[in-house]
Amino acid sequence: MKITMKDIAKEAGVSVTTVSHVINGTKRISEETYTKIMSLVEKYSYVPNTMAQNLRQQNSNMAALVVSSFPDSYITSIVKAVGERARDRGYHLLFINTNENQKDEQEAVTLLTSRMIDGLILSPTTRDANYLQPLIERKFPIVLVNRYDPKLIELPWVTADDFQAGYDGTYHLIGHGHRNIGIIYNFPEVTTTTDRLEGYKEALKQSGIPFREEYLVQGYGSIEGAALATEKLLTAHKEITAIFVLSDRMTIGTISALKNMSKKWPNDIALIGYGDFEASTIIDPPITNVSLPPDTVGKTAFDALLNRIQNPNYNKHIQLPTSLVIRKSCGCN
Amino acid sequence: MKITMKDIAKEAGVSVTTVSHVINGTKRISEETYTKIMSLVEKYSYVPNTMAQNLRQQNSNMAALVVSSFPDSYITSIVKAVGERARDRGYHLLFINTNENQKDEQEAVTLLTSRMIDGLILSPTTRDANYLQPLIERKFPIVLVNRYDPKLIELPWVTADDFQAGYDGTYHLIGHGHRNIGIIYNFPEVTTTTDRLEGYKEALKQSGIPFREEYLVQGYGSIEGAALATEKLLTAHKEITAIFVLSDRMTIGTISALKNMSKKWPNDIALIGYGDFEASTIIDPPITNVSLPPDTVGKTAFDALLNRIQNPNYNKHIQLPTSLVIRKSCGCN
DNA sequence: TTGTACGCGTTATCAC
DNA sequence: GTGATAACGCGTACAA
Repeated sequence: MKITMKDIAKEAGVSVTTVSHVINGTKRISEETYTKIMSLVEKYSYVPNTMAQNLRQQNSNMAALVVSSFPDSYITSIVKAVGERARDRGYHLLFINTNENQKDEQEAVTLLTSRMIDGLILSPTTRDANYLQPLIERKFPIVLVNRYDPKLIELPWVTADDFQAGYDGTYHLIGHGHRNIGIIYNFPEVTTTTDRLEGYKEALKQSGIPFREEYLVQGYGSIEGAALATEKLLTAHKEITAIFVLSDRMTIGTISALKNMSKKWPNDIALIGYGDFEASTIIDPPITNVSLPPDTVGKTAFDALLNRIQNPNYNKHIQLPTSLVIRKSCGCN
Repeated sequence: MKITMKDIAKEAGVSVTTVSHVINGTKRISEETYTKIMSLVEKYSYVPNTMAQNLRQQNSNMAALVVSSFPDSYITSIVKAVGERARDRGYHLLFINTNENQKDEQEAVTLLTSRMIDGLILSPTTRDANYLQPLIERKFPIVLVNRYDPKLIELPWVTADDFQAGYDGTYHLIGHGHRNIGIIYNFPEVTTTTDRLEGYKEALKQSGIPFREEYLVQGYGSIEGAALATEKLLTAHKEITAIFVLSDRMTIGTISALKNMSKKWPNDIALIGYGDFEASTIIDPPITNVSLPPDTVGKTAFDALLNRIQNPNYNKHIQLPTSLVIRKSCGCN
């Protein structure tokens, strides 16, 4: 049985208006009716219908986060950070995972943006995000996180400085004397891949090392994919002495492949990962990572969304600086 | 600018009723008006207001998952599995994380259950879940997952057979000759702890080993907490030769502590974890786990919720059997 | 201090 | 085939 204000009002012998005022504290009400109503609210544990409230008030105090590359531990941390920030700011956060599936993503976004939420943080899937155009025109508040789409310049975004990340990791490996450096990436069309690859190329170029397309292998963001990719890479190119792996889960896959092939890191193959999965430190030798605290990403992203909600013209493109967390897998000690 | 059916209707020179029928295909409409309306829908990329629809139809085809121990990798996998199952069943799934914070959890549940969703899957926090009583009385569909609350017998739940899990892990260690077995648990009041401890005690008892309260240490579900707990445990009780760690993240902490103390596993300390974090296999030596595929948990939980939605009297208490994934940290090889 | 009346955007019923 | 009209549950200007 669904209790509504009408029911409360009837039983209390007052109008719905009065009930509404009591519940929202929006006007002075006599002590007597106040307690009468509150006791009924208690008795039936009445809770206002959120849908009706939102419909009436034209906002919901809810934001949403739609992410496609879940559950990567790095993304998971971002999800957590965004959630906490949202709570601190008085928002409820809904989270939807779309498994790199363009269709699911579109459905989720459509559902959420049909007046259900006040704003959206989106980590888009690999393919084109043109379906966002109508939302952009409608000025629906959206912020891209982690990945961005250069075609959607009208949207603010918060990402890592992936160019720098690619450059730093590569540069560090070159510093250890490596000249044949393999890359395991997840998907070719996302900026977390393309930008880091640009950085990789730049670092090579500055050191006079020729770029070789064959050193780039797709790991599909999964453990198995990366393991396969690593094996393929090392079998085909025995001259490779270092690998830069662009995500946490893939790093696990690469390590697993190295173990299978009885290769030691960093001596046989030097290793740098991207991200910061919790097991990094207890793997032996521990893994050096290019990293950006997911906390920072999440908080910044939510704040950007708030800005966009309050000001439809807010359109900053934020690239947060990454840093190298040096452990041992790169050859340092 | 928010476009509504009224706007479309006005510009098309028809009534809202007609627009509604066109959009929902709920009646025959003349070719002419049909195309006229559809082109306007296209032009303004009109999308119906979900809130209004839900308000009117009294259901939403949305379910929610509220979880408190995020981001544990095991929970993360459950989250993913529930999401996939929901999608397969034609539901949208909202996810909210509450960080073991009772107040946040209650707020989230209240928000969601105030007519926004059709059903809820909940992994409750440690403290009492009495605030659920009103929802239970109202027959709001709720299923508990991972953890349950023995006082809430009226709710269905889907968990691991935690007693068996505790028994199996302990029994296996005893089989390797260990008699002084430490336990790192996350929180004392949850069934994932209490039930496993019961299993632990039973295994000890059957082997004639006295139970010692001092061997139980709280790790707070975190890496740091478990590291501290492990150090404390091993310093205070040098006779301990094996540790059973009850969650993925804490296993990482325990390993980190062992490394700090220069203890080797399984030789100095045998190790069994609970869960199945992805790095288990690449840690050296790899970690033996008591485990239950999170996929199974997630899918079962969502199906249970569907049952509960369709039949308010559905009230199965499902305990899924766990299994021992033997690697090397326990002493096997 | 309390109540009346209307509207938020939709869908369902029933007429024409 | 199309259109009034009411209703979903709530908030609020306005009146009493």
